Amino acid sequence: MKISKDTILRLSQYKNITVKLKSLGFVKVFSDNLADALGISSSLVRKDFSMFEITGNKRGGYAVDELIEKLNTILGKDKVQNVIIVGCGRIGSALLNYYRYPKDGITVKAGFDISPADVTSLNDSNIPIYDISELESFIKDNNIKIAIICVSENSATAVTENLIRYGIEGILNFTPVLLKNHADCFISNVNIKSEIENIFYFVHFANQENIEKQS
Amino acid sequence: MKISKDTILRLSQYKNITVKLKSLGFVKVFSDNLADALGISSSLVRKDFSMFEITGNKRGGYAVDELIEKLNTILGKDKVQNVIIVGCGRIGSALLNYYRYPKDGITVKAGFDISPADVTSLNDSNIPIYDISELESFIKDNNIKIAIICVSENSATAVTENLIRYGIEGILNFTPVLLKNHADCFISNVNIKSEIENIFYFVHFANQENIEKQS
DNA sequence: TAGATTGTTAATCGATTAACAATC
DNA sequence: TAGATTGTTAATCGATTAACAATC
Repeated sequence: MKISKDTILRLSQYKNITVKLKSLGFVKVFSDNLADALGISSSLVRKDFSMFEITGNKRGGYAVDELIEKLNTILGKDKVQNVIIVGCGRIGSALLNYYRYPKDGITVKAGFDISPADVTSLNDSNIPIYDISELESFIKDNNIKIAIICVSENSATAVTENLIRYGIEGILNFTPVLLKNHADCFISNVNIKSEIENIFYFVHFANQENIEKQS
Repeated sequence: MKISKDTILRLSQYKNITVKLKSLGFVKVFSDNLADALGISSSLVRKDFSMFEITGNKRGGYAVDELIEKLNTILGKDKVQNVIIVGCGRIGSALLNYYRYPKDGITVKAGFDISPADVTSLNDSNIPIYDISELESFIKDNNIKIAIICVSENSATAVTENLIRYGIEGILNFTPVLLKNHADCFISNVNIKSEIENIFYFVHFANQENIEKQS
């Protein structure tokens, strides 16, 4: 069974929407409902579910409570997820502050920076920011597996190599450098500059043609 | 000619890499070089280029200077791109500060918030933050076409509808709400929570199986 | 010239959708 | 029961790659 990133991103959306429906008092949800919300076909919703052995009732759809629970388990939300943020400049600090209390099942244990003194003023949380030299011992002592990196373009590759060497198995990369997946580490790239350029393109050429695909 | 978001994101990466190669003194670049950097086939690089009529030399690859220029034109970097940031909480302010001076061809003209007084302390730039009530006149007076939204989940849909009504044609959405493309407005979603959940999934299940696809 | 690389076509691969039997 | 929705298979669609003639 091969699962793509797109599939997991959809599961996350199914969960978000189902949680919202629950708050609206829904007890069951149909594949058609979720399909409409995501702008995809109901076949895909059912196919996604069947890959994870999420089953429904032939006429009653999927039970909201059960669906949320199963999706949470798949997405690892049933356990506490400890992460660290490496690079606490503007973007890193924003994430640090956004997650200053555990939220959405995500706990930020620490931030790291080459110059903690310089970024401390951006830190509005109680989460400590340590010097990057403490990265290795912290990761090993606290058994950290996931890191979010927001360092400068220049240091992105070196920092990533170190993180992998120290045992990090998953990285969310906010630097402008495209990092490729590594045998021991799953990496996902969020390139804000490219996303903005993408908008520029489609706004400019919207008149003459197309428009396709969202993310 | 149908161009997908993925294609444009690749063009943006081609440009980043080529700029780096130029700084290293490269004068020409081969499709194989770019393919390696992105982890794709050289056929795809050449196909992407041919869709935009970017041509090379049968033995000399692509001229670096010319390639950068053409990619910049396609990505709209030849003109000044004015954007606004709607919602200046932690993420919005981080972007505001990150782009406090025009950078990468992106100029942030203003921020907007329901409560400018509350977020002013986060604003480290000279970019003004206005009350959200001034959104319509500002967009129209300044002919703004692109907005980055970082508002709360609750207001995301309403804010988006207003932006489209005021004439915004492209939105980069950092809220957790999945916004669907609109006939008059291209929308790209960056869902940080989903991205983190995606990492969780692949780290957990890395042992048992797969690992596939990056973004 | 021989060798290398482009530009493009055909083949492959994977993701999505349509369709429908099963069944609640 | 009749009607509606799931679960799954086959069909379709689109994106990527392989292959190779053209040619610098």
